[in-house]
This record gives sequence, C-alpha cells and structure tokens, in this order.
Amino acid sequence: MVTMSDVAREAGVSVMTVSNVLSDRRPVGAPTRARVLAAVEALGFEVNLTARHLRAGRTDTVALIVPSFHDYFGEVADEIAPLVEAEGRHLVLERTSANPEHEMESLSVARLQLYDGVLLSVAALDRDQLDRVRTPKPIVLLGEHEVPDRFDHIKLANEEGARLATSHMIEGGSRRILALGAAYESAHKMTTDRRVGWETAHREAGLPVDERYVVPVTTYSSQGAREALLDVVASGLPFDGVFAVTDVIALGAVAALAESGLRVPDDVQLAGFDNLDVSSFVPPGITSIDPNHRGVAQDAVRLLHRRMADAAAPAEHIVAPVRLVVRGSTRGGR
Amino acid sequence: MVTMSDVAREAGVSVMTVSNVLSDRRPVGAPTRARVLAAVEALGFEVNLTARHLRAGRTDTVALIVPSFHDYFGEVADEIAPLVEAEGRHLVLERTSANPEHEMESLSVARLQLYDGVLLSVAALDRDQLDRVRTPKPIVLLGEHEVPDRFDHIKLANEEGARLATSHMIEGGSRRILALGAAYESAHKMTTDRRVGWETAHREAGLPVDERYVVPVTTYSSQGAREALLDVVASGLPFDGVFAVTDVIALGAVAALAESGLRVPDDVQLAGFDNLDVSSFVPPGITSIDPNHRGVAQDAVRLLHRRMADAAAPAEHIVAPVRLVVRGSTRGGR
DNA sequence: ATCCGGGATTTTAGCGTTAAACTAGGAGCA
DNA sequence: TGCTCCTAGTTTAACGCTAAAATCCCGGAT
Repeated sequence: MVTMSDVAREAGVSVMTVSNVLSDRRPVGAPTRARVLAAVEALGFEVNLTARHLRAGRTDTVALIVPSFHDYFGEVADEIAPLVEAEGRHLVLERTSANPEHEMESLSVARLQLYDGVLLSVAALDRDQLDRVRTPKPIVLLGEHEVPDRFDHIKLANEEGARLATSHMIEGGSRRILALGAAYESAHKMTTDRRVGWETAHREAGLPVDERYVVPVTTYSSQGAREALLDVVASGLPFDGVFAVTDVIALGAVAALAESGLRVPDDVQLAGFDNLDVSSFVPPGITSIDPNHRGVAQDAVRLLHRRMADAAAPAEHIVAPVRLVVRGSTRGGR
Repeated sequence: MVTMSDVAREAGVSVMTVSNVLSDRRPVGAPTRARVLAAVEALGFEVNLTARHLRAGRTDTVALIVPSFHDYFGEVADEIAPLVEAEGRHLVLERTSANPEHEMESLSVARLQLYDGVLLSVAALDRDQLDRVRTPKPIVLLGEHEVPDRFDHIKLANEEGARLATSHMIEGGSRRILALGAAYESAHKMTTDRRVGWETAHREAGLPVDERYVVPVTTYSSQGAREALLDVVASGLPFDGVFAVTDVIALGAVAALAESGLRVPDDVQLAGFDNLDVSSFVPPGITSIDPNHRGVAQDAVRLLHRRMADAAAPAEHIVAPVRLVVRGSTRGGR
C-alpha cells in the first residue's frame, strides 16, 4: 500500500505538506504543490480514510439505518442521499432486518462511531430499548413508534391519513370498509394508529365500527394481504371498500379483488397509504395517502444537520403532514 | 469518550488485557476477565471501530455499491445481506446515482479501503473507465456491461431472456411486438442485449424485424415508459404485443394500455424482465423473466468470498440463467 | 545592518487500537 | 537444584494520518 510518506519521499517534502496539499487545509506553494500532485499521480496514492477518520475524529459519512432495503425505505433513501451529499458527506445504508436483536446491534455505539450522524428508522425497537441507547452521536429517529423525548423524531400523520382515506371512501358511498393490515396490538405502532384513523372516520360519519372489519395480515407483504383478503371474500363477509394500511398491502388487495371478480371501484373502493410509485401505474390507479417523502427527507436531514451542529439543541418532534391523492380506485375526485 | 485505557485503569490491568478480553484473541484468566467485563459495563465502554480498523487492517464490512437504492437493487440487496452476515461481516449500501462521475468517486480506492470487499453494480461505467481501476481490493462486478477480464463478474442472460419472452408472445399469436425501452446505442448495454434477443426471436420465427418497433424511453422509469407507449398509440402504429425491457417499464406499459382502452392480453400481450414482486400482483399478472435474484446473490457472495480468500484466483465470469414466468398478461402457459 | 511579519514548511505528538515480543511466576521433571 | 515449558499478563511499537506548535526564510520596514 502506498502511504503518504511514500509520496512525501518521492516529492522531497514532509508528510505534512502532502497532507496539506490533499486536504487544502493550509496554503502550499505552487511549485511544491505541483511536485506533490505529480508524486501522488506517479505512485497512485489514495488517502487512507480509516487513518484520517481516527486522527480527524470525523468520517464525513451519515448512515441511514433501515429495517429492509426495498420498497418504502429505498424510495426515501434516494431522496435523502442528494441532501446529504450536498453537504459534502456520504450516505450509506445499513439494515436491521426488522429484528430487535439486529437493530440493537446496529445501534451499538461501536457501529455508530463510524458515522458523523445517524438516521434511524425505528421499526422493531420499543421505547424501553431506545431509552437504553445512550450516545452523544447525533441521531434522528424516523418512524411511527413512540420514542423517548430526548431524541429528534419525525413521524407521519398516520391517524390523519387513515381518516382522510377512509372518509373519502365513505363520501364515495362505501359503508362497509375493511381495514386491511390493521391491528389492535402490534409491534408496528403504525398499524394501530392507522386503524384508529379508520375508526375516527366512521365515527365522524355516524357509522358503526365493526371489529370484524379489521383484518390483520399474517406476513407483512402483498402476498400476505392477498391471502387475507381472499379469506375475507371466502368467509362471505360483505364489504364495499378496502383501506389498506400501506400501498404494499393495497397491491395484494388489487390482486385478490381481481381474482375474486370484484371490480374496482364499482364493487369495491380501495385506498392505500405511502403513495409508492407503483400506485399511480396499477390500473385504475390506487388512491393513496402521500406522505411527501421528499419533505420527510428534507426534515430528517435538516434535523440531523442541526443536531450535528449543536448537540445541546432541544429535541424536535415533527409530525409530517400527509395528503390524499385520489386516483381511479375510488369514486370522486377526478 | 471512554477508551480502552479508561477500562484498563478501572479494572487495574493493562490495556492489552482489555483488548484480549474483548476480542477473545488470547486467553485471559477468569477473575481478570470478570473484572474487565465489570469495568466495561460500569463505564459503558464501546470499542472504537475506526481505531481497530486502522490497526487490524480489516473492517469486517462489505459494501454493495448500486446506482440507486430502490426497486431492483433494493430487492437484490435484501438477498445479499443475510449471506454476508452469515460470515460475520456487515453489509452496507452505497449509491452512485447512475452517474459516471459519482460512480468513479465511489470507486476511488480511497473509499474502497473502508471495506474488506466490494460488490459493484456497474451501471454507468464503461470498460475503459473500469480498466483504470487498479486496486488489490476484492471486487465483484454485477451488471450487464462489458468488463475487463481480470474482474470477477456476474451478468444475466439478457439476450436469452428477451428471446424467451418474445418467442412466448409470438407463440401466443402476436405478430407486431414492440421492444419498449430498448435501444440501439445506449449507455445501458443491457437494453441493447435485450433488443438483440427480441430480434433473435423474430428471426427464429421467420418474422421480419421492423426498426419502428424499437421504442426507446426518454427517462428510464414507469412514467417515461407510459408516455412513450401513449405516443406509439397516438402515432397509429399497429401493435399486438409489448416486450418491456424491465418490469418497471412494463408497469408503465400497463398504465398506458389501460388508459388507451387496450385489453391485456386480448388486444395486446405484455411481458417484462426482472420478475419484481409487483409483477405478480398487478392484474392480470405480468409475464416476466425471472433472473433468480437469490441465485445471483449467492453467486455474488460466493465469488467475493473466494476473492477475499485468494486474491490471485483466476477471475470468474458468470452468466446467470433466467427463466420465463408466465402470467395472465400473455396467452398460453396457465 | 538589524529586526519584524508572515507565508511556507517541518517537527512533534498523538488519535485508540492490536501484533508481536517480552516478563513473571509457577508447574513438571530428571 | 536447575532446567524447560506453559500460562497470564505487560511492554513496545506501530497502523497512516493530521492538529498544533515550531522553525525557516525572505522581503520590507526601521
């Protein structure tokens, strides 16, 4: 491996001068700089970032730690990356497997020290576990959990979004709306919040809330949703609307409805949550709640930068507003 | 920050003993070990991985460098992660923005040194640029480009897959099949390969190859595909089949066909490539070419481990087999 | 001629860890 | 007794870089 001292010897200068040329931290005379750069080129030197990090105490890298790499998180990550890069830092993704043990490990202060800041999407950690995380490292939490007050935190307006989607279908004429993927007790606080919004919409409309219409899914995927909804159809429970707690769930619902010969939106209205790209392309277009990924990404990065600049700043808790996007899967709107 | 020497002082031992307890590299007497662990606990010590990396020369981390975090790459990444973790290493994702400059930067040896091995998904680098990458770091290339022989490389059987999908639609009765998203000259070698497979299928069936049926997309997305296909419909060019070079493109096609009142598969058959999750749920199910993500992930990790174990091993070039998955968007099969 | 200011460059001193060499203190054995 | 061997622990010397302090050198002011 070529080190800085190799370059220094080749250029006939001290190691520190090489460092100064490369990092532009202190002025270096033009002829010297040229000789150093020539030596760098000749030897193919690349600075050892690990050594730089150890010495300089920063890594110029931010981590986004997510439960899984695909779908929702991939899309958000692609929004966050340019914002982080705009500040001259790198973004890397790490994964927790939505598994409490792994999430704890990724959270170990050891791993955190590799980064100047961390955006942590909390999927599987409860408040107690988070409370045990004691580190001066700047952290911003993303996600729908309850979190200790001392953390910066961004969550979506889950209840409000679910209420909007459900109310919209009620206005469109649905009277028996399933809450697909919702739950009463769940590791995912999010599904509970969205169920509450679904209930609120019913109450506001003076409609009864029937527990049979809360349909949990066994595995949290399109496939799980498809199966769960096919079971409902088979059971004979009448319904004329489906509020899917996420668009991934809604996608499974689309498949199940088509297989059951139910037309969308004529027989059954359908609305999802997350406004994934896919939702606008699946005919007839899936009405969804747009969480404004870009806005969330901007808030997240803003909070993180603030925290990195001032460790003592008071923690900020943001509830990101959501917005109903009406498409062909519901009646009304366009 | 609590360091090892703080722990050593607290436990009344040398720093080296603390290191030995934590890394299990050399035996330590039981009472001493207990005292050290108590001190670690009491002070909340976490090892500084940067220092460990500098000294030990390894990071126990593998990077997967991809053009973007969502869709295809997210799915592959989720397959790769457990395989890397099974060997006691971490996986992190970095992004290149499918932009040659950024990809070059991520490839700079400087950044590579942070990892014990790198899986690089080559989207925007041509052979010459890759040829300039000189590093002893274990690298496995993933993707459809031509790459220098000295690199380990895994690519899909693009031509074969495109041929399979197209032939299948020809057997199903289509005679005028668009190659949507394909190209003659393209930064994405993949789209050219798949166009060739589309041509081959025509030749094998004794059908003419009409250049007007190769429809490029302006932006590589569902939206771009939707617009391109709507333009074709507006132009009046008759067609009865669409081979979409990726499922993301196919999804845009589904939307455009539905908007144009064309029925799938009755009026137009449709097939994609990649077999994304979404393809099995979009009614009537999108016929697609399954690249076997899991198999590709396994091969990738196997090659990387081999390369990490033996830097001098001869480079391996794998063409991963693909398989046609027939769904409702084409006639025939089930 | 001497001193001074200030930019250019070097020297010093680690950052926190671990590989390798070394020491202390027994146990085992002839 | 004296020697070797072993185990448990310590000391030493980096890994490759950079912050901070020290030094050098030259033109201009006194």
